[in-house]
Amino acid sequence: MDKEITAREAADILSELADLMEIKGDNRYRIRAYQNAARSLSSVSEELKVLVTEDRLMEIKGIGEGLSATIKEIFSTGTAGQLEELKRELPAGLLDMIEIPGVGPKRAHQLYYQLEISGVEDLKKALQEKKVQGLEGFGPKLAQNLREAVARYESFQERMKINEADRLAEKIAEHLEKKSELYHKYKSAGSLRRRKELVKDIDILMVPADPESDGLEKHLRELEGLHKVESGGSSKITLVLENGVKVDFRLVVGDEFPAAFIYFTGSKEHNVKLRQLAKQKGYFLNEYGLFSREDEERLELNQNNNLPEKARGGSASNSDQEKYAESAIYHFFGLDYIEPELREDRGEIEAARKGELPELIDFSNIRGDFHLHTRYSDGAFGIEEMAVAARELGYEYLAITDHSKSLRIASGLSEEQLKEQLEEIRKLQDKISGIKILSGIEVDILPEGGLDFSDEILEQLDLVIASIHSGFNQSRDKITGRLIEACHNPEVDIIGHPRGRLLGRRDAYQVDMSEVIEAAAETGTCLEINASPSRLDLDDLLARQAASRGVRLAISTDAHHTGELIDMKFGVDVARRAWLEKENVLNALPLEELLEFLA
DNA sequence: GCCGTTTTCGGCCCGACTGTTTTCAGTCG
Repeated sequence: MDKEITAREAADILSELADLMEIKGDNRYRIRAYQNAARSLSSVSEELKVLVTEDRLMEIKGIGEGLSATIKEIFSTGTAGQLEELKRELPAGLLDMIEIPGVGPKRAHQLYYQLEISGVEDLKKALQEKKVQGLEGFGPKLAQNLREAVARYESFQERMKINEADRLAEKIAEHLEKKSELYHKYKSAGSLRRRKELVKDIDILMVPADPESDGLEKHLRELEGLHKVESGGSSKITLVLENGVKVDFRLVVGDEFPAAFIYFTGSKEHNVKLRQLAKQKGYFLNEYGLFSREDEERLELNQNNNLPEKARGGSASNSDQEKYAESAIYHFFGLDYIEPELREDRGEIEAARKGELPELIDFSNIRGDFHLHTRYSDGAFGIEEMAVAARELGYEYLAITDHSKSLRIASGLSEEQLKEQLEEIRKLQDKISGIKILSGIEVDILPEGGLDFSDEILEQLDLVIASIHSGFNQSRDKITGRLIEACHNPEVDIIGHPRGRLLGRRDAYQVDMSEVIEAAAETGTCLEINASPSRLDLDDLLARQAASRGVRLAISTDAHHTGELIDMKFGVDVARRAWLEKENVLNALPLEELLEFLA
């Protein structure tokens, strides 16, 4: 189990290679081929090792002879000769530099070769010393914009967590509602609508009441927390907030809305695929509609006829009206309606063509929560309060899973305290109706392997989650081994937050998730999608990989407070992005079937 | 570099906006 390159890591290396090729000024279609290959590779569910040894890389779309060889090289050596060569030629700092809005590959190239600027720090200095202005194509305004962009980059490198983005979008919505006469409707789009775990900027699509009026822009200038209006045209307004977040407004007229909604929801890669399809059929697709290439006439799509079956089904996340609007366009291409969470060019277009899209799980399918804490360990409420709050969400069951004794920092339970808790649950169950309280534990996987409680203790409980809370710096082999061993313990039902990451604060520990997924599949152990917006662990890609190997996922909140039980919706977002159906999810089971499973 | 319900060679998505320019390149989504 030596450090082995996964498909995702190989994909990252190809992306880096593509970025450097772009700065170097390589052929743009060659660069695109590398980017396409990286994207396909990042979402394959098979192990890279298998694909390499069986020589099947070329079965992946976008990977031909050349890239197959490069990927094999990456697999066996950990890098590519081309990449090493480019790294010798171009300093690594240039990769950071193209992260700055306004600096792309061309300008990075120019800055490096003409002023020897090889990173963000150099750029900042050169801007201060006004050296940049002299370059061809660099005027005083661009220099000023770059100065501001560098300052923002330094203060705000992180993306927002999805709950933060939701809050911000709500704040903007409140501001808009104050002057509802300015627009007919608006919808948030972009990665927020696709429910990505981290969001860079807020995208809002709007049909203004009067496209000629500057009333909207004026109103937006009064938004609380606004830093400045970065750009404003007749169809786009971009705001920058004090916290560095950009808010893009896209303005369209009513009948442009469906095409604009697809365009502005993205992803970019998904849009590119759709436009390729349009082109093949003799049309072109842009944000204003679908047009014939011959006469450039806009195609009027009847939005209510001949919808594919799945588009008629209800969904909590999209109103039928919007769905119909977008559906007409998808249907024109012979595709079923594609939910926003799937629009990442990870095979959804091919599946939609074959009518093989998943029937995505929905919050209404969730019947309980398995992972929550009470005052027995580090939670803020008692068992009864958590149970009542869970019942209010319409759940059939919840499991009480406090920490085990080794986790002193979270006042983990001793064997005696666990027994007391069991007793309280029994008594409470007689008193409270309408929800089943399962007894459980989040038992620590100890640094040297093994669990914090004996099997004799664990077998008295309804449900056991095993999690790692210590030894994060151990080797990849060691941590992978601890998790695999936990899977093989018959008392363990679920592996909690399998990668141990805290978004923006702590990286995942080193672990070979492919091996853990295989162990989970073999032993019938579930893997958690931890719904806390700070974790969202497993992520969409790994959850999808796990489900494709037959592993059931448990979506749980890890709530320490009654108010956190609703975080479940963020976990469902991940599950939807992972293509999960309710059959893939443990807590979509009715109580009876769940108890059978646990037994 | 990849790919083919037109193609094994000649294509490879589309548009807005800014700042720099006198017609467009660069960047972004």
